[in-house]
Amino acid sequence: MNLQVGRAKTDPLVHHGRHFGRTIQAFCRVQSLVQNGLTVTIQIELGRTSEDQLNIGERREYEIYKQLLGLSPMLEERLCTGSPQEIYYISEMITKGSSSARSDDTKSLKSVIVDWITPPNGILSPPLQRHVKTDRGFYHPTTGGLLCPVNLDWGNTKIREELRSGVLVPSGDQWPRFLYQSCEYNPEDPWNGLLQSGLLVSAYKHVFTSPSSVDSREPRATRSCNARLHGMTSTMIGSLAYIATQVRFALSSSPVFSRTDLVTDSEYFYNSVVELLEDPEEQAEVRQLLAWWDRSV
DNA sequence: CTGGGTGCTACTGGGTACGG
DNA sequence: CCGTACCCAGTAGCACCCAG
Repeated sequence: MNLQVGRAKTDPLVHHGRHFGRTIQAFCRVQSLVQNGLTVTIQIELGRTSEDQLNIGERREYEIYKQLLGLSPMLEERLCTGSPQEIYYISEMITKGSSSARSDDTKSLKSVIVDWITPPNGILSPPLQRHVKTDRGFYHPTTGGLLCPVNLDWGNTKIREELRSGVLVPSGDQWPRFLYQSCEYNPEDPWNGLLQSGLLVSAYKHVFTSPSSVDSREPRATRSCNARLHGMTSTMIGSLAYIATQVRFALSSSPVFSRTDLVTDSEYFYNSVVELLEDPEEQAEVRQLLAWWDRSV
């Protein structure tokens, strides 16, 4: 008789899926990523193609696939020898992990972000409820200012009104002011302070080095943080884009996180950040940025 | 057009494992 | 043992479909 109480141990793939979504590719169709990855691998092994012959999109997808394989020691073998059902199951477990981590992060950032945007030793006016989002976004002077694209002037009443009423809907590639250190954007030097805001650092620490590591030098953590749990030693491009997307959503008034939602446009925003950080022409700046993050976290 | 059925996905509350 | 942070099961809520 099986006396085991409690639930069955969850598949470690779910655990890897959590890290995959947070640091490698947040909005991933794992099923097709894996299918295409396997196909390309076989084609390369047969000498029918090589990595250089893949187009930009295919090569990028293949890179992501290889990073996924790197997360779990036996994964590649399981995929190569597995039945279609097994492959389907594996993809499902990765997807499950990645979306459950995403929703956990969405949930906890939703309330703590209110603390972070409250002025030190001051109050937020009007106040915002920690678990209610309806009056965030462009309905609130603070969240509105943070979300307002850098090419628009939040101080302008007409602009403010148009953003609030939805006449003006910023797209995912118009960058909100909160991405910049101290919210200062310099059109002459667009890299200056980009992706270096305190808000981002707080959110990054919250997710990767534990919630209590955000405000105190002496973390009260009683468990290993996510970064340590997954052997993460340096800042990854995907993780920056992920955190920026989470913060952007937490500031918005949208109640439901959806990849396709036209107002929030999270997936497009995420991809725009990744695209910038992977742009070969920007690599010098990006290297500096990642080094800055490694020092700050 | 509309009411109910269906499938899907994200949110929530709570459980539990882990490190001290 | 305790407090914290990861993780999950269950369900609310949405979009879509289709018969009436």
